[in-house]
Formats: sequence, structure tokens, C-alpha cells
Amino acid sequence: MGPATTPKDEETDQRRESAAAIKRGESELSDIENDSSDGNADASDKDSDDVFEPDEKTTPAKSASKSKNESVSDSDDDKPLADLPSSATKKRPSTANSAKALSKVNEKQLSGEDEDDDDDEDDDDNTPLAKKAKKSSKEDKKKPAAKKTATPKPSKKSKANEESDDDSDTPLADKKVVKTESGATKRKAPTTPAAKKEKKEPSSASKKKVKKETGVKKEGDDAIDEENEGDDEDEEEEYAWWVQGNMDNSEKWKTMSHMGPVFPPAYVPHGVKMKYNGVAIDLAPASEEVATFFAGVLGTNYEKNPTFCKNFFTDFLQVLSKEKKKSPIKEFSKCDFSPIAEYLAELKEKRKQMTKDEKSTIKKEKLELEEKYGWAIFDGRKEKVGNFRIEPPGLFRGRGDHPKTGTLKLRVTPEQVTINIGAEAKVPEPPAGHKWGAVVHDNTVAWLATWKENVNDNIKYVLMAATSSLKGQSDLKKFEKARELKKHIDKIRRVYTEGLKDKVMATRQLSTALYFIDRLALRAGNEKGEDEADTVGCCSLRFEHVTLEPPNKVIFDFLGKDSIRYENTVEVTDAVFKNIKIFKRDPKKEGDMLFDRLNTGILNKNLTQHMPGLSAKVFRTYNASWTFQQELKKTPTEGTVQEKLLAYNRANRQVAILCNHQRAASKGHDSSVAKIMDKVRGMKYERSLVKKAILAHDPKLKKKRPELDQEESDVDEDFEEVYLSGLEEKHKENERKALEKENEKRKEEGLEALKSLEKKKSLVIGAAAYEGLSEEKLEKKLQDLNKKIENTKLTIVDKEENKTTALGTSKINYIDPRISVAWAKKYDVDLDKIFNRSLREKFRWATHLEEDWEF
DNA sequence: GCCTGGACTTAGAAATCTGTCC
DNA sequence: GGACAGATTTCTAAGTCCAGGC
Repeated sequence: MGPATTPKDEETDQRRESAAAIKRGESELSDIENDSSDGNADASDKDSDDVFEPDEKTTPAKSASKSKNESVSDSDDDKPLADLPSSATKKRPSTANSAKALSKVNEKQLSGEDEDDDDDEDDDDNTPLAKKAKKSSKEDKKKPAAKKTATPKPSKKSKANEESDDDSDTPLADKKVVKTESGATKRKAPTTPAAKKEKKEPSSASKKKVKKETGVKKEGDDAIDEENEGDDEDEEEEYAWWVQGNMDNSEKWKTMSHMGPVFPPAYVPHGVKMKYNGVAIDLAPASEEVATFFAGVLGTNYEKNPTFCKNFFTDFLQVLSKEKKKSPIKEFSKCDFSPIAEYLAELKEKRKQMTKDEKSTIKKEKLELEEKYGWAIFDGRKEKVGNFRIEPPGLFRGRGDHPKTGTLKLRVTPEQVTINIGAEAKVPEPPAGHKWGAVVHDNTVAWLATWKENVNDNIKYVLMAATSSLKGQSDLKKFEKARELKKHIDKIRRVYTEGLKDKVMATRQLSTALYFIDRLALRAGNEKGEDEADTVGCCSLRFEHVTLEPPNKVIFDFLGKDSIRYENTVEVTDAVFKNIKIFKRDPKKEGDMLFDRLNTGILNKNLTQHMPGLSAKVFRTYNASWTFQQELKKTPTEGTVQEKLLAYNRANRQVAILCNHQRAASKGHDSSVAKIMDKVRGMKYERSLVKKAILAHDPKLKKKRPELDQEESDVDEDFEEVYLSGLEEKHKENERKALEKENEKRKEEGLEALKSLEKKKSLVIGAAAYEGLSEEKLEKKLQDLNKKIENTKLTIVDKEENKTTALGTSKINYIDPRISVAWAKKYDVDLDKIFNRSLREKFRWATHLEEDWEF
């Protein structure tokens, strides 16, 4: 499939540039490699919570060194390790702790390593083994039968591995049992909290409030205390959960109440008729609603997406078939939804044209709803709910090539909704004539309500807002985990670097994947079903997603999350290059897994051995925050706030590029940049006039301040002409408008229209504008212009660099906010220049720290 | 021990709001 | 005050990952 979704070629260049940022790793890596090869590895390795005890503490240096020496011979040729003469492979670093650590896991999980080395070589390196049919997988369709026959058997088996040996030889993809069809999976009632609690350790003696609370209510109250409402940001008192440092949030509340979710209003038919074959068609309300959904996407890319149209039409026919009268609608191509689309456009226009009063009435109603349903009471504290609205029906807008995009998303009924609320609280009333599907009192989960949507059978939740203490605690926990990784990262890098040359294929795959996850911040890459868009992450990369460019470049080109294209050319170490070559070796072909002995489960299980709770995604957080902190060091200490902010945004941008956070370039980007550039030139022209005026006052300054006599770089006579005539034009236009306005007024008053304004503003432009100004005023003007020009120039740079890169995602999710807070303190920049109101609220927990705080 | 459903985080697009310029 | 652009908020799709059930 062609990566057609959001190709951004310039972005690629930017990304390449960002490879520089990635190289932070490269240099470190070579350090690590050198480290391990020169036998000094253990000197720097002070990890206390080392998980690989036995050999680890004995002679890591020796083993590391040994492994390196061996791998030298290993890497002398391009042959996979298995193809080397046994004498070479037999010397494999079996005592190398790190590689062993990786293999250890594989022994268990893959049961892939035979005790007999020779066998191992053959099995692992040469031939991906038995390929059973992968049920309902895309790969399956693409793989011809030949693939499935390549099934050499392992020759010997160790006792311990006897049972799983077969599997060990099988690329994992082929072992996986794929999800059953949606209909085949039964829906489970939510697990009872009581049952869960029995298994769980009772959480620590409740989280005490360390500060005075606001909005404390008696438990069981169901109405929200309006008096306590107000601008949260201005509230002095807050629930400073972060002070006590208890990060165990397995028990999320003791008492909890809320008002339940809000359902979308019932459909009100508009009566506008769509056409079929040119004839207006009467539709029953249910059908009209679905037709209106489609009319709403006319003019967007969805309309041009055949899958979207096909899925929509299938469901539309289904709805039509339920009408009492038989509908003539049979073919999509004969449908004309434009009358409804026009009606929708009219509605939109009407909304735009609403009077101030009408707008404020709507706003008031919205606020009232938010006030009523937008809050929950957690242990007596009023906290904001995130999405308290049940998703309205519509057409599923799956991204990329989602096979179900366009499918009708049905209206959710209260009977489908499960409410989670404190046992002591009053259960919110369901809409009249309805009942809740269930009511539970589970304080081990964060959701207030849940339901299952019909399109993908996904479970949806009503959750707390990002500013809530619950989410704040999760955030802090996440960043602390990433900081914890800092203590282990050297070791992990050393381990996977050694693992790159391990004899066992599974270990090499694991190590290579880890290398990418660490260096390139790739996502883990879970397997996906055939009812989802074909996107991949690290573990699910396929043959066609990675190409090699000798001597040491790897080119990635694949669609990642949200079908966003990831394009990157990276210089890698010899070992990685060689591994990819092996992983792509015959008989592998397009459609085959690159890492056929790896999946996210194995990867993460391995990672938890290095550090409890460590998973692939932690690397993204760690590397994002770490990169950000490093990049911020480039902030000019003496610079203006604007310059400091540019440095901040650049650091942010490096992270966004690393994480491949993209956005579509706005339509008017180029023209808006051109406009600003013209503005700068105009200011420069004005500056040149001011300078001349200053010199006219005091010609002696010419020597003292030669810059006053300097020509402006990009302001020439042509520009002057255009600029001045532009000013004149503008002036005339303003006069014309003013006259028009005046005459309208006169008309109302029954007066005769004027031919020209009585009081005209005279236009003074060019040098004349500065004649007669005092030297002092001119100097002030010059200073102002200098400042303005510099700031505007920086704006252009920032804008240009931000064209297709989305900074928000990394700022919200990956960069430890404490780095930003410390930076703002250190460089004396207002926090609100870098965090908007929402972020300040979301990261309130991060604001109380010293400027020397480090990630 | 494997698999999957459930719970949650992360993501870009779309909608809405806000500020600036004229 | 209207138009426009940019910022912010909302929406919900699409990921990750792990606990619990078989």
C-alpha cells in the first residue's frame, strides 16, 4: 500500500536534520560499545537493581570484552551468524552477561535456544521455521503457500525446552491466535469491584489531603456545589496530592459521585429531501438522519474515499430496509445528498449570523450543562470530568485505510451504559423511560461510565479531565518511571548492543528492535487485526517498511499510528545493518514480518527484567524528555524573551520530530509567511528613514555610529515604490470606506451624500513622516523598530519550522513539565508564555520546584 | 502460560474561541 | 465590528499494556 495519507516531503528533510538529534544516541552508543570492548564496562556500571545477578557481578568486563572480540570476527563478513563456520560461532559470548540476559528471556518465552549451539545456529539463523496459517491476518493473504512449507525441524532438544521447541522455530506471527470475529466474542459484565479487591492489596491508609480543600461536600450529595465553582486557576487553595508523594493510585477514591453522562439530543427531522436519480425522495426520520450524516461529509476527503462510501451505503440500505414503505434507493451513484448538504450549510451560516443575545443564550445553556454534568466529587473534592457526553451517532471516521470507515455508528441508549459511582452516592437518573445497563461501585478504575460502540466493539469511557488529580497522579507516575529509566539506560544499551551480535536470532531481533525503539523513539507495534487500518510500529514492521543503503543506512518508510507516514534514513551500527540484512534475507519477501521472532509481549517482558514496570513506551517518554532537556541547554542566557522562547520551541520541535508528531500544513501557510516578510521589509524601510532623520539632526553621528549610515539589506528602490504606493492605496481605501459610512449615515438622516469627506486625514509617508521629530523621539522610534523587526523575524523562523510539525502532542504527553518549569524559572520567562491555561492546570503538580531541577 | 478484553494514554482533526488588524 | 489567523478546546480514533480467565 502506498503511504498516501499525509506525505510531507519537506518534513522528511527536517526529520533527517533531526537525525542529528538522534545522534545524541549514536555517540553515546559508540561510547557504550567502546566501553564494553575496552573492558571498562563494569567501572561505569553501578546499577544496583541489576536483574541478571549470577555472572553479572563477577566479570562483566571480561565477558563484554570477550563478546566484542568475538563479534569482530563475526562481523567480518556479511554472512548471518549461522552461516559462519561453527568454530567461529561456538566462541559466541555465552558468558556475556548481557546477551545472556536477553537470551534468558528468550529461552523461556520463545524456548528458542537449544543447549546445543550448533543446532541453534542452524535453526535460528537460516530458516524461519514452521509457518502455520495465521488466522484472519493480512499477512496470510499476502503470503503464498510456499511460505508455509518452509518448516525445517530442530534436530535436538534440551529437556527443558522439549515442549516448546516447535514453537521456538516458528516465527511468532504464525503462532498467534487472532481475535475472533466481533460477533464471536461475548460481552462480559464489568468485573465486580469486590472480586477485584479481594485479589488486590488494600491500598495504603487513604490519601490524606495535605492542604485545605475547597468544595468539600458531604458524601452522598448529588448536586454540585455551585458556590465553590469559579476560575480554578485563581483558587488559592488546592488539593496538593503531589506533596505527600504517594503514587499508589490503585484505589482511586473512597467516596465518589457524579451526575452521569449526557446523551445527545433525539434526532429532529428537517424534512429536506435528498434526490435519487434526480427525483426527491421521502425518507423516514431514521433514514433521513443517516443521509444527513453523509451530507455532512460532502466536500471532505471522506466523500472521495470509496471504502467510506461503500460502508456508509451498506448501512444506509440497511436502515432504509426498515422503512415501512419500500425505498427505491438501490445504487449509491444515483444518490444526491446535496440538498441536505445545502441545508446544513444554511444552518451553519445562520449560526454565524446569530445575534449576540442568541449566541450568549446558547453559551449560557452550554455552561449550565457543563456545570451540572462536568464535575464529579472525589472524596469530597470537586473535580472536572473530561468527556461527560455520550458520543453521538454518526459515520465512523476511521483514519487512513480503515476497512470500517464510513460505517454507521449507532445511537447509544442508557441500557448500554454502565455507571460507576460510589456505593453511598445517589445514582444519577437515566433519561426518562430508560434504565442504566448496570451500576457498579468500582474504585479501582478511573471511569465514571462505560459503553461499547457497535462499529469496532470498542469500549468507550467517561473519564476525568486532564486537570483532575487522578490524571495528574498518572502523569507524575509516568514521568517518574521515565526518570527511573535514566538509571538503567546505560546498562540496557550495553545489553542490547551486545545482543545485536548474539547467536540466537530471537535475541538479535529483540536487540535490534530495542535499538530502534531507543534511538528512534518508535512505538512498540502491537499486532493488528484485519478489521483495522494497516499501520505498524517497531515489532510489527514488515519487509517492505525497511530498506538498506550500504554501507550503514537504514531507510524507514511506513504508516504508523493514525496512518501518519514515518520516513527516516538513519545511520546505524554495522551490527544493526547486518541484522536487518539477515532479517530480510530470502525467502522473506513483501508482507513478511521483519522481526518474526518478536512481539510486544516478549519485548516488554524482557524490559521488565531490566526495570520493574519498564515497557517500550517508557523509552519514548524518556527520550523525549531527555532530548528536550539537552536541547534547552542551547537557550541564550543573555537573550531576549523572544529569543529564549524560540530556543524553547526549537527544543520542543526536536522532540516532536523525534516522535514523528505531524500535522497538515495549513492552507494559508505560504501566503501568511510572505505577508509577514513584507511586513518586515516595510519596517526596515521605515527604519532606514528614521536613521536618516537622526543623521540629519546630527551628521557627526555618522562616524560614531556607522550603522546609522548603513543601507537596509533587502530594501531597494523598487520595494520603496511598491511599499509607498501600497500605503497610498490603503489610505485611499480607508477614505473610501469612511466616506461610504458617512454617506450611509447621512442617508439615514435624510441628508445629501458627500462627494468627499469634509475632514480628511492627510497622508504623511516616507521621509516626511519623520521630519520635525525630536532626536529623542527618533531614537525611541529606532529602538522600537529594531525590537519589532527582530521579533517578527523570529516569528517567521518559528512559523516556518513549525509548518508540518505538531508541538502540542509532545508537550502534553511526553515532555516532563518540570523541565519546562525549571527552564522558565532559570531563564526568567513567564510560565504562561510556554504553558497555556489548560497546561498550567494539567501540570499544576509540576510547578513547585527549584530552577535547578533536572529530569 | 497464553490470549484477550479492559483500561487507560496518545493522537490528529475539527470545532470553537480569542486576539489582531483594518 | 467584521474578517481572518492562530490558539485552544473538544472529540474520538488509535495506540499500549497488563490482569485475569481459560
